[in-house]
Amino acid sequence: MAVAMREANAGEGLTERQGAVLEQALRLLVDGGEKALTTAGIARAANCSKESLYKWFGDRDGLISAMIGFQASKVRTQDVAARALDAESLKRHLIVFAKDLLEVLAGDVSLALNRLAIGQASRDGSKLGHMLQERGRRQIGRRAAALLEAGRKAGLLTFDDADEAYGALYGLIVSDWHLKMLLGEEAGEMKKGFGRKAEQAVSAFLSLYGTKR
Amino acid sequence: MAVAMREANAGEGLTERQGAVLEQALRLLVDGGEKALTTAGIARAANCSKESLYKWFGDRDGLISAMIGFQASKVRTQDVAARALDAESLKRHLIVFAKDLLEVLAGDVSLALNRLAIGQASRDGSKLGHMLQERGRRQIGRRAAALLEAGRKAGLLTFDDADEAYGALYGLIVSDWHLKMLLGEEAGEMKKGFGRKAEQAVSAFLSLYGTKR
DNA sequence: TGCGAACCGTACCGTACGGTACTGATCGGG
DNA sequence: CCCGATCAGTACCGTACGGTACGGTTCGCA
Repeated sequence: MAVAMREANAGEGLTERQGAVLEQALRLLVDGGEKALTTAGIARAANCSKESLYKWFGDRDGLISAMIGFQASKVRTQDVAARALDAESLKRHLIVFAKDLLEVLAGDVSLALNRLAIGQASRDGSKLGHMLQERGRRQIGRRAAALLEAGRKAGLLTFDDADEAYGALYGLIVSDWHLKMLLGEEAGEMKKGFGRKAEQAVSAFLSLYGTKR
Repeated sequence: MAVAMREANAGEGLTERQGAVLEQALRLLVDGGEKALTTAGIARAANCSKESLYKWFGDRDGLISAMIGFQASKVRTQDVAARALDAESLKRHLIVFAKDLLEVLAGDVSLALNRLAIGQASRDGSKLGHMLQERGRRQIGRRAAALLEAGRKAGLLTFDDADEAYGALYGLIVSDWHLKMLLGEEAGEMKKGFGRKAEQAVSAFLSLYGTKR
């Protein structure tokens, strides 16, 4: 077999050619929605043949799964080593987290993939939904959990159930913005309100779960 | 013209026959997702002809719009006359609101219609999305706004921006449950946690926006 | 230089869907 | 008892998509 895969891309077993194809597929999806995500369209946009698509990804579902995996592999969440945490730096970290979360959720590709997975949730037994949840959500959830745990260890936060606290933080940050964007509300003008929104949410969260001073 | 419409159904200009057809269409959508929502399938399920479907609703989009309007017209939110509000009754009302909100969002038809609208958000300029927002969301939003305003008038709540307060309430109640359900997470086992979830959210909301005692 | 693998481009096939046209049955009013 | 309207059922048409097959080309390798 000599060299099974020539160039490993982003932790997946993908040729960089295949990565480029997935990139084009994501572009098509972002620009035109699921309707535009046809095998012929992808082949045309990526200058490859349909035959290659089926050889590499099996079928259309496999290709979509590969798209989700590919995109997830590109968005790596860096865990901020949260040592020497005081009230001020905790708040700063939380605000950064909130802004990042809003930015991620408002991203073109994220919205398009979520729309795709939601649209197929009834047909495929929510396979894509679970994949999106596992590969995307879990990552940022872990980052938040680490941050909250560090705050608790430092005596800055008090909570019994970490999941409950994270749920409150998430809800305060996101509210119904994500759904509105998924439904097609123009995300452009929303984005400029992210900073204020993030600070408000973190303030509220801290007055709920912060230790009194 | 004598009798233009024989029986007005739920405030829409719909024959009850047409309402029955929309009912069947909703059932198909709930059971099989968007893929199952074909004109031939609807005609078969409702024992009517495709020709009648096109005569009544124009085209497939018109039929889907009619489905949304039909469903929205069935879910009327009763405004609780919030007079004589004290701290206890406000909390009770808020908890009832929270439970209702979670129940509505977890409903079969609501999830199916939201999935449909989200899936088409990229194709149709989010026409369905806006419709869903206007006909569904706004209703329950107004109910919450009235409740919050009554609480403020009674000196039980303090906030400057009602929308901000409502956003916090909504986020605390819903968190990421709605998205998880849209993505296909099994809603059955979730529902039994709604009561506790609602009470926690309202408690948090009151400790944020309630007047100190 | 010759061979084989990978691959692009395209043509092709079966199917399924949106939308239209036609036929026959039912039913209310004159 | 007949007329016109409505509608169910079905056949039909054009299109578009998923998936497959084939000819021609490039490229690595012996």
